[in-house]
Amino acid sequence: MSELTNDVSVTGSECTASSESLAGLELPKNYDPGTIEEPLFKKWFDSGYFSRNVAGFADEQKPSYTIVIPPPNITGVLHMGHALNNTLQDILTRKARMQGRPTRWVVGTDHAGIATQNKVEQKLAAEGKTRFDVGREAFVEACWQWRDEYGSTIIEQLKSMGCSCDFEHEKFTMDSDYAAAIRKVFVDWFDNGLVYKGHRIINWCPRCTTALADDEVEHVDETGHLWHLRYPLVEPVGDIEYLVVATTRPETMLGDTGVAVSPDDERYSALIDAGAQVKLPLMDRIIPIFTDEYVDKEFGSGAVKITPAHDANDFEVGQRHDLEQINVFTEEAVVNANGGRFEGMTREEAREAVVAAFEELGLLDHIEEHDHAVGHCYRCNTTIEPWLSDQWFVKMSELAAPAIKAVRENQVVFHPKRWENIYFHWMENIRDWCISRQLWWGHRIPVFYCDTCGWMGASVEDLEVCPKCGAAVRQDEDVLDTWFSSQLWPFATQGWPSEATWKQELDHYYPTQVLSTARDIIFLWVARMIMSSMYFLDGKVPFEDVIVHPTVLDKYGNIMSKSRGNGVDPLQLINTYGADSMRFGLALQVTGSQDLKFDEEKIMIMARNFATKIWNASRFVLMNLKDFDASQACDETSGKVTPLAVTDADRWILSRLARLTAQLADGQDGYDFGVIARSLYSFFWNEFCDWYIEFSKSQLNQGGTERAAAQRNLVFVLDSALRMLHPFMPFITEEIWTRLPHGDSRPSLMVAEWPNSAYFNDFIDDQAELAIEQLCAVVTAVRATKARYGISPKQPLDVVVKTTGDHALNAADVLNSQLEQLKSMARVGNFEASATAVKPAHSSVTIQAALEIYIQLEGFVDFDAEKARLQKELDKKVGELEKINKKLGNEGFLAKADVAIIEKAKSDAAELDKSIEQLTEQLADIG
RNA sequence: GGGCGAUUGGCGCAGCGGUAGCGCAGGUGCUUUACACGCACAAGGCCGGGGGUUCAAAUCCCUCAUCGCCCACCA
Repeated sequence: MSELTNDVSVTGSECTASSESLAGLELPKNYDPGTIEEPLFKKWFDSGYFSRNVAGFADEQKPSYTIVIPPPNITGVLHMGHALNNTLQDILTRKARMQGRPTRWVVGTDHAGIATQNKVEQKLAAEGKTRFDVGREAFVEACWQWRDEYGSTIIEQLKSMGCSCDFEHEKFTMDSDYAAAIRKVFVDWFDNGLVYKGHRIINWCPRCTTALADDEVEHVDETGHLWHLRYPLVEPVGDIEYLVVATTRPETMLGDTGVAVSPDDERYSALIDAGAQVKLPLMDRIIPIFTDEYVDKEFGSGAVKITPAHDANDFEVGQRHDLEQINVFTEEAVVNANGGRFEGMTREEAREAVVAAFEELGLLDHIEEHDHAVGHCYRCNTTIEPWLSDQWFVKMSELAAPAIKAVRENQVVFHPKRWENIYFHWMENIRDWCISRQLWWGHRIPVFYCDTCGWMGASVEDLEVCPKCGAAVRQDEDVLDTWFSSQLWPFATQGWPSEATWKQELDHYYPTQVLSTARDIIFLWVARMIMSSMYFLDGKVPFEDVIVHPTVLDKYGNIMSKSRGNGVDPLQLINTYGADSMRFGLALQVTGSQDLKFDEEKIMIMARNFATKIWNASRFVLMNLKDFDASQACDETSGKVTPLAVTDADRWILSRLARLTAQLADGQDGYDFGVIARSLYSFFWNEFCDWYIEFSKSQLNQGGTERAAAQRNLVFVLDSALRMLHPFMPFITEEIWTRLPHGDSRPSLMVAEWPNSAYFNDFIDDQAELAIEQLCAVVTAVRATKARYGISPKQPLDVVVKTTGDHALNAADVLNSQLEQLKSMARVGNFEASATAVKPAHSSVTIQAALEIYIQLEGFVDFDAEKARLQKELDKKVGELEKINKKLGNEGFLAKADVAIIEKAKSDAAELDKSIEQLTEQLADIG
């Protein structure tokens, strides 16, 4: 049974749309998104359509469909990336919902540790205070207040886009149940040795005064300098009194505890053999010279100063050679007491001062320019300081292995597929993840210390006293990386780890179907979700598909950013063009390979014009239904209006519609949003509006069955098109659909059924498609001829068509039966089509596949011009024929090409032959 | 230093093995049973350069060029 007739509607099976509801037929002249969108959203929300059971319309027998939103930061405001990403998710969600699947788009926000803390600190700073002035407890309280005040901004903005998220069950990464999930994860990993504490060099942001993970550092190429500094030897070796080290960061020399050279660098072998030592200038520290494989003798001077406390490589070298680690900076990157007379200077001041001091001592060898990548904080852009400190880490290699396998085995599939390589590369070279942050806003690390007996442990519950000795314990001061909590998003939002809820939820609704995201968080977020999900949920992946959507760039191809000031505000677009247009315009640009250059002028105008087109086509349909009685035009059981094919035009549009539904059927359309949007656009505009609506005008005029059929088909095709357009343009389609007498008892298009391609399959009609193609060819030929000779479009012209194809007789019959259409669409006067027609005198000729169209032009035309045109046409055809004949003369082609291709070439050649013959004849005739 | 992507009419993009499509802009003509945010009709392209594979290449391979992204511990 087709979907159209197996209505599970709640209101029974009577025909519900009748002439009574015609009051709703009048549409205002212009589409005004501003007045329509908000009330419709409220209606959807109040009706409960956003919940998983979709107010009772979901079919529990069908597979569920779940998407989790990438939780926006509570500090976030909607930008173009969100607009695009959430458009895509909503398209998928709405389609699944219309297909009757229990559908849930999980929504919520991320507490965004650093970002939020920065905002609140800025607010305090405006009052002249720091977080230390107010203290930890009050500061965290202020963060909560900030969240209550501003945290839902972006959620409200999603609503104005029309996103059909499950807003009633909004989650937050600091909710108490979410916190429980985090504790469980941490404690489990701690107890299993996957979480450990390490004294290491980490990326330190001296402005945020916290550690950052490797992927939170953004490297920017900068032109800096390479300072070549002379380090005097304690005792000269031969006539060598000093060696030169090259550094980009001279200020760190204050913490140098060694100098390394390459083991096979002969320049320094004498020094190594002699066991020479350096007397570190300014600090007067005696430090060793040694060899290490790490050193590249080609670079700089071939000698590297080693500062174990301020460079990740030097740290490792230092460990190999057992060097002292001297930290010379405070957490704000100011020189500390270990920096001698430089104490109290900032990094920048210290650099200048150290270089000046070397120069004064005659120890500055030379300076050269040097390009290198410098790390910056991804939140505040401050230059990162590699800094030695105690931090918590997650051991990644064990977690990564199954997650790599899952993608290799297509349990998770990336779209486009090539992103998997990026994923593999990162996962296979994964490094341990620094998860502690020296912040106050976030999930505090659940590790407790007993200073009395030295016990340390992680605990799901807060501890007051030491489980070992009973003394008071203190909790770790640090909080967890925000991404530590985000990695749990797909399951912690759905009840995990509370056995009572997650067992039933997740057994049914997990894994989720799709994750749609920007590419820049594939590592930070996507990979970690896969790893944690597989670890905690018995190897289950969190989602089956990952869509990596294009990056939205400005019209010149630059990344949109605050500093460039080239961002576009989606809310502004919604105000100007409507949410539907913004959504459609963005979806239209999604192609899978290219980033999205957003040119408002080009994209939005196209989409807005399309929305207007939909509106006006619908106005036309509704205007012509005054005498339409849906109850006489519907399926008896479902009450829905069904089509009625009387003319070729009717059969044609239904056939075209059927092809569209087949293209959009499950599994066919994939995630090619741009392709789908374009198909919908061209069907609606170029087929339904440009031709069928025009055909319908004459049918409507004729009355009787033809009129009735046109009405039914207009309603049916529009109804079907609205269903397929709805996921892209939810508001305008809903507004029109609720006024259209389609007979469907569902209260909203949002919960109406998706057109089932199996039902439409019967409408496919090759004959009708061919017939209309020929009819259109005649119409176009007449219009073109009039335009060419400046004849008014209103001037009727007599037309004779000779049909020349295999189905000549039938084609002639078909054309003759379309006289009304020809009169209405092309202002044809007398008309005759036959296989034996002869060319009337003084007429223009248009050769179309299997048709010779003669248009009587006596008294209208300068025949010299027509002659020239025919000659041009003839030359073109001759050229084409030459090409094809060359192909057909090629033995390789005949031997190896597909039969169908060869047949096509042959028939093309035959047609061209005939055309050339005709054209030559016509030319002779005119001459 | 590696990897990836892009290069198609003036502009923004589709197409990805069988003789180039869309939208915008520009041209000509239109108050035609909705729509000028419209209708009709034309015009506009050796598909970045060079090589190769193939009967056949915008489409596959190699190479170069330009632009853009990502990754990388060279001081």
